[in-house]
Amino acid sequence: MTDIKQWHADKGRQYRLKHDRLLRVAAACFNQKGYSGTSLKDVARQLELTDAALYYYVSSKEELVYQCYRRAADVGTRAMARGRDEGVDSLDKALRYLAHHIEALCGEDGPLAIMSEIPSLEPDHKADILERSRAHSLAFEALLTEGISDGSIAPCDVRMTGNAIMGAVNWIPKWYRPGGPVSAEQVRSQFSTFFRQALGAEAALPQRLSIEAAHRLPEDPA
Amino acid sequence: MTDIKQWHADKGRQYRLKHDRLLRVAAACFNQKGYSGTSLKDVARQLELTDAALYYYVSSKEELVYQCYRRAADVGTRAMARGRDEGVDSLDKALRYLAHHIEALCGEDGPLAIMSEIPSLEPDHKADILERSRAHSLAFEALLTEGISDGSIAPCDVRMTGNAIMGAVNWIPKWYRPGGPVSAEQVRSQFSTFFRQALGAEAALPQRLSIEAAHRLPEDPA
DNA sequence: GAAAAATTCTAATGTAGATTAAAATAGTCG
DNA sequence: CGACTATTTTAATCTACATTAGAATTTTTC
Repeated sequence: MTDIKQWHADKGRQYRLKHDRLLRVAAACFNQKGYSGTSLKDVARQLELTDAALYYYVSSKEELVYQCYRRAADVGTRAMARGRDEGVDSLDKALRYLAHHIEALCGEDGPLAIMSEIPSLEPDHKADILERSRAHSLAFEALLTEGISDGSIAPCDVRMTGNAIMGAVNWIPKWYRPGGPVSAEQVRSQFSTFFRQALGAEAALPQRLSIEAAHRLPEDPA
Repeated sequence: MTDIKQWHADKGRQYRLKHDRLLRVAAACFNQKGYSGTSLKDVARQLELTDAALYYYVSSKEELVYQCYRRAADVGTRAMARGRDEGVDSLDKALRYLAHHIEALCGEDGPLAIMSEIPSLEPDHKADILERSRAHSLAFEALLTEGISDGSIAPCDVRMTGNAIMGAVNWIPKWYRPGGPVSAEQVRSQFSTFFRQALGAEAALPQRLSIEAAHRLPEDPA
């Protein structure tokens, strides 16, 4: 009995691992070669498979894209949850969320697909992704609103400010290359100070006093 | 002689106007329906033409994309030039540049295509676009460096700060819709205050004192 | 009004690349 | 080993566009 379960679990594990790898490789391809520029054969080659083999994991190229996007959305949501959990005030929560999200974009979890082809998703998939995106944006705007209330964030148009910041983050995969001239660590720390200055009600000036502080991560112990 | 020149000019004018319209319509399609989601027939339909007719203006879909991107790059460059001309200190130049760029993205000139498919451009075209993008980024970073020197901009990592800001701007077409809930004017003014707070060495706090000021444009007379 | 140029259309053609069917291989377990 | 499942391959097929050729139409000019 336990054996059988074990067997199923292992089976599933193998499958899930390969499936996950597929999504990562596909995301990398889409980001690097563009959507129209990547054929299933390209993705398959990197997995040392045949294009046809991909259909064991995915029913169509459209679904592959959808799952890549969904994975990206999930990672963002997770980063948001962690930020909320760990932060003390709202500004801190927001900054931690952003740091986590950037870490995910640039780090091991990555690459996450840039959502350039949402419009050509199937209606159901498109609706799902759009809903997740919207929820995510709203969550971030809520954080900003809270921050304005508790005084940690300077008053601003939360909608536009949210758009600006999410844009800055979502654009990262456009220029960031793992192993490139700038490290993930640099991105995270510099973006953190940028966002702190952009959002902070008071912290901006004190923060600028210390170069050290600028290189310290939000979640690092003091 | 003047007649002949006039004739040629008019000829060229008509052609150029339609060609320009083609680029605008195509950019709108690419942004709204995604690259793979827009066929030449789609573009043609909005121009009340047949798909085949587009080949009178463009030699291929690839070239259409290239020209859309090139046009977007040119608009950015022009905005940069205007910003440099009009601004008093470097921060002012940067903010004016950004305002002009946003105006172009959201206003009459727009829509400008989001460059999601650079990788699938022909080598020559790709190189050209990448070079323009790089030059543009460098110009903006130079502005930041100058601003740090003259004291109008708070010290920062110009590379990362540039990436963040350009990302925020480049992402605008993702969510902005002409005639939608938020006006171009709102985008411009709110982004301006956001960027001022993010970049400004001293101006951030004074700026926040007045709601009025937040809604005033950089180039508006005091 | 007719010649010439510019612009658009109709009707094929071509092809890359997604998708499928069925067979082959590899892995698991009693 | 031998049945059974999971995974991958080979070899077609299928189709949505992009693209082209040539004719038709509109516009310009004298």
